[in-house]
Amino acid sequence: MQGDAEQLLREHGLQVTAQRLAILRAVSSRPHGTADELIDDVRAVIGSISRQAVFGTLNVLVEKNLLRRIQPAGSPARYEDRVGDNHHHLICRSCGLTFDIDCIVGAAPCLVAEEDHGFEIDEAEVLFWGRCPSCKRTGETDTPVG
Amino acid sequence: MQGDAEQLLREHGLQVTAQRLAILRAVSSRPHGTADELIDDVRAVIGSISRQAVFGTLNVLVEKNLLRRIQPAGSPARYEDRVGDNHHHLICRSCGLTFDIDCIVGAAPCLVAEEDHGFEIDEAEVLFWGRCPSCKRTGETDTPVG
DNA sequence: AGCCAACAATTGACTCAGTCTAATATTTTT
DNA sequence: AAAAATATTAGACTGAGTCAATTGTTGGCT
Ligand SMILES: [Mn+2]
Ligand SMILES: [Mn+2]
Ligand SMILES: [Zn+2]
Ligand SMILES: [Zn+2]
Repeated sequence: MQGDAEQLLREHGLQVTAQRLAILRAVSSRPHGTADELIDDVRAVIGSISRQAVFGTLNVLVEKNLLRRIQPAGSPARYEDRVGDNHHHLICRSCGLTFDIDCIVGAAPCLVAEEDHGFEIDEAEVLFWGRCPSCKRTGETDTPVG
Repeated sequence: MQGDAEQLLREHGLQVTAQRLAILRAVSSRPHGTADELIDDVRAVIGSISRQAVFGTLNVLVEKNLLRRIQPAGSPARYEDRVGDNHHHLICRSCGLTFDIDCIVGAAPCLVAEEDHGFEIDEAEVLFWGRCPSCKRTGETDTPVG
């Protein structure tokens, strides 16, 4: 999802703005970052941006499938530019540290439910929960950080 | 998790109150209900209860493992009294309708990540996402309801 | 039965993450 | 360069939940 971000935006019928470019770059250099983390990153680069511009842009980019949003329990939403595959996530219950886990199957839905209750299932989302090496060491308690 | 709720509370070192009993019964008769739904249910039965009492009780019951909390993206937390197994969930993207999906393996974590990054993984949470029969029919758009 | 300490419920303010709206500014088309 | 389309901003607002102080209830112990 790197390369010509400008191109990418245009291809999806979006206007090219400094804010959007900066947001794309921020997501790319901080995978699984929260909106607030990304706001800080973007401000460090382009000086200033409104909260709403960031939320709005993240929304439109997710909608256009240029970004993916994950919403793990106890955390604000996180964003990544690794889209179009069906990877999963490994999350530390204490500090929220998040890793990508490659899907063994590849395509979604990568697991089948025994009983589908008539649903049209399009995804099997898998979240591996645990404790990261550093939180294990320090005996950190369960207070996931945003 | 039915039977003598009073007993159950005592066994876990919790005082028995009308509120707690009513909340337990409400969760049991509305699996995967949200806090606000449960508040309504409880009020219909015992007349009145504070929001805080419900949130507080749900918290302590989850902590003591008498209830389980699930937090699907785009929905407030949901509660159920089916604990101690490792079942999964099937959720409608449009209306939030939620079903239990039995785990094929049984014990958690029921899936192994290819790379564990040194984590101590205790759970593999699986959420099957899709569209329920009724939302399929009416072509409902993706606006999960609380 | 009555007392008391521990525990629970209520109230109301507050937080966090995010949305809505109207006004302004920037991009893109013509 | 002007107009139309789209994006950004500021600020009020919402939903879901928490925090802290006060009041009320429960249950163990004389
Ligand atoms: Mn990822
Ligand atoms: Mn369930
Ligand atoms: Zn950690
Ligand atoms: Zn549905």
